[in-house]
Amino acid sequence: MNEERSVGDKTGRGAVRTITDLARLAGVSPGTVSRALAGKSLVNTKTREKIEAIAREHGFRPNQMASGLRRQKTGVIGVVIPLGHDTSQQISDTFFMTLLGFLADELTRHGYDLMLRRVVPETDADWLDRFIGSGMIDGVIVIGQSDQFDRIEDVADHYSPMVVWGNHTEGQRHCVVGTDNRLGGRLAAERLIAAGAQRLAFVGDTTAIEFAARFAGAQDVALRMGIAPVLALPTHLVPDRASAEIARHLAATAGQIDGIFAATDTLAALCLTELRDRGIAVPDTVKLVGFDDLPVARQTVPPLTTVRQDIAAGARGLVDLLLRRLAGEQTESLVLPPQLVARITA
Amino acid sequence: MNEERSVGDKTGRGAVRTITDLARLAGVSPGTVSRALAGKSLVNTKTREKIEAIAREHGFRPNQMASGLRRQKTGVIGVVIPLGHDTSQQISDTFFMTLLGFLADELTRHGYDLMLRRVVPETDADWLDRFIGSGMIDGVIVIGQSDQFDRIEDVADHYSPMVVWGNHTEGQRHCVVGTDNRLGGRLAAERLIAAGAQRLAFVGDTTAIEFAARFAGAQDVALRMGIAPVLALPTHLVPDRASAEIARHLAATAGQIDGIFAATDTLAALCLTELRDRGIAVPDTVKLVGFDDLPVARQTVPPLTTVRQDIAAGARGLVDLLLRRLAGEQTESLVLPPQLVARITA
DNA sequence: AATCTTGTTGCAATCGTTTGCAATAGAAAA
DNA sequence: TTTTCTATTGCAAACGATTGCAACAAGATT
Repeated sequence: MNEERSVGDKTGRGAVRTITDLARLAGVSPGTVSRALAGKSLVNTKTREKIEAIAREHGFRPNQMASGLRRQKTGVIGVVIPLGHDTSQQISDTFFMTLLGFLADELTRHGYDLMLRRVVPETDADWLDRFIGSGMIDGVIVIGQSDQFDRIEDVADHYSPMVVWGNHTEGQRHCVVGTDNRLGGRLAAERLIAAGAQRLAFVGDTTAIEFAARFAGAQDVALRMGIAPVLALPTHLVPDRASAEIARHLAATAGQIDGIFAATDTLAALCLTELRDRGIAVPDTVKLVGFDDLPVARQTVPPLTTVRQDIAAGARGLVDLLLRRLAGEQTESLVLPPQLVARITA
Repeated sequence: MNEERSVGDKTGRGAVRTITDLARLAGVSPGTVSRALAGKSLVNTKTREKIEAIAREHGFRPNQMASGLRRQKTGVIGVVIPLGHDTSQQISDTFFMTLLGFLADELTRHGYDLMLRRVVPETDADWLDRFIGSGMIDGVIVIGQSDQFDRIEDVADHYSPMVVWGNHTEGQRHCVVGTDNRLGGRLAAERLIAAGAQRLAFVGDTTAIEFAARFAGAQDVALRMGIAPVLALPTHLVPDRASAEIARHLAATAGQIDGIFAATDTLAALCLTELRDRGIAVPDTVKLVGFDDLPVARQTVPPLTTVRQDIAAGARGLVDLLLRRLAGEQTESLVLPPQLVARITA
């Protein structure tokens, strides 16, 4: 056969790479070694201890690929971030990245590994099925529906162990965890109005479903309070483009708005900068509310009033639901309540 | 055998899950299907097309675990973030997270998947060997040496496909990619002094090797310029603790320092807040320089003068070197030049 | 017509671990 | 002493894809 073993010989000395090597050393059969290391009770205590000792001594660890193949489960959860709208750009979105960090910890805590994939659905229509069909993952967490709602719905019909971070829509078929964006939007608008604003604008991209819900929430309030409808100011998430777009929006609406609801704290921070550059006082002349309560919200000048999403709770919810689905349960979606964090900008 | 197949039947209809199923449908042997799908040239074009058509029709994808086991390579690169110092806390460090995002894109571009693991070396001495020995990954990228320099060195001796983000030390044996931290420290100190500061302080945790190098660079300059040595103000990275610690430092050193070099932009932003709270004018009374050039650096008031690390270049370097090591090459470390970004705080 | 290519395909072993079933030994019960 | 357990262990067949080698057919060469 003569295949090269090259590159990175994992074991320096003795070469105890397989369970069979170890079995030979211990004078037992591979099956017994497997059972001993798995901690099954049907191995004699003394035998087990001997095997464990040898394993420890040689730093042996069973091959996860082989184990995964045989057991038909890998111990790996896929986490996929679809880069839908705002394609081509590296969206190192702080919110998603923080969520990812918590997810990693939470999955580790439950003994799972995390396989990360960023995909561009536009150039790769097959992104979700390919990940699922790879055989490498036991389940998948999708971070952000982006503009892929329909595709996710399709997959949910025939693949159960999937949980999605995003917006909950009445009657949807996939299991989702997320903040009540519409309520969040209401909280933001109510705060702006309570602070004295009457002519509101929304800064963000309403083709993203989460943002659309936030916008809708704000619109609810405007309608209920009988003030002018909230003005939508389409803005990309990528900082470079966003700055310019916000500047343009502010120029175009000069004097016509006195309250801004930004879809994200990142956008809110940019708004703050642009407002300052134009000499517009915040919160005196224009009130401003963000969303997420990222660390940056506390560091702006003045500090940002914002709608808080509990990221840690979100990560826990995602993992918890996924594990229950892996156990065969059918689970409902989980909608988390947002919370207004009152600081200075509104 | 009677094992349950339960949970998430990946295929709705026809059940073409294995290469053998597909072979039966196509009327050929499994081997031929394998060759056809692998794009090897030794399959008749017509046969290949037929097989590809059936595969497409049934949404078949070969099982990566089986393939990985047989070929002894997985197509997965492990990325591990050791949480060494500042343990117990979720360090969702923006810099590392951004680097991670770029890494994901860069690895994807080369056809690799990314398996993410955060580990706490203190409670898990075996973290690196276990990851490597799992058989799930072809190579590993370690993000940050933390306080694990020695362990990484040990592993490097017998495991080649590993590249580390971090600080380069003379004569080290593991392949590292990173910014020239010492030079960065020099740039920062020079800038502070050029702006008129004479009594410098360093805010950060010098037990982390990267930060120690930044501090040392600043110290170099202080020595060379004949001013007082740079005062080390030990500060954790976690925002909650950091704020309090910085406040304490500022109180303790009131009037004794006129230039602060913060180990990170995040810390610098916190310094800015604390300085403002104490009514200390920046840059008039105290100059301030950060490190990293994260997005936040442009959004503080006043905007932060900082030392830029080219994160995208870092990610490219890490992946490039790792791939060359996977190909059997021995590679040198890569040290990237930092760049001073002059804004307002110094 | 016989031999030699060349191009395709099938066969079967292999990657390393798990696990149902059968075999064995020793202990307990008769 | 014989029989019946019970607790351990070994055997060998999976898991699904890859690949060296051999077999084969059809065309090319002699």
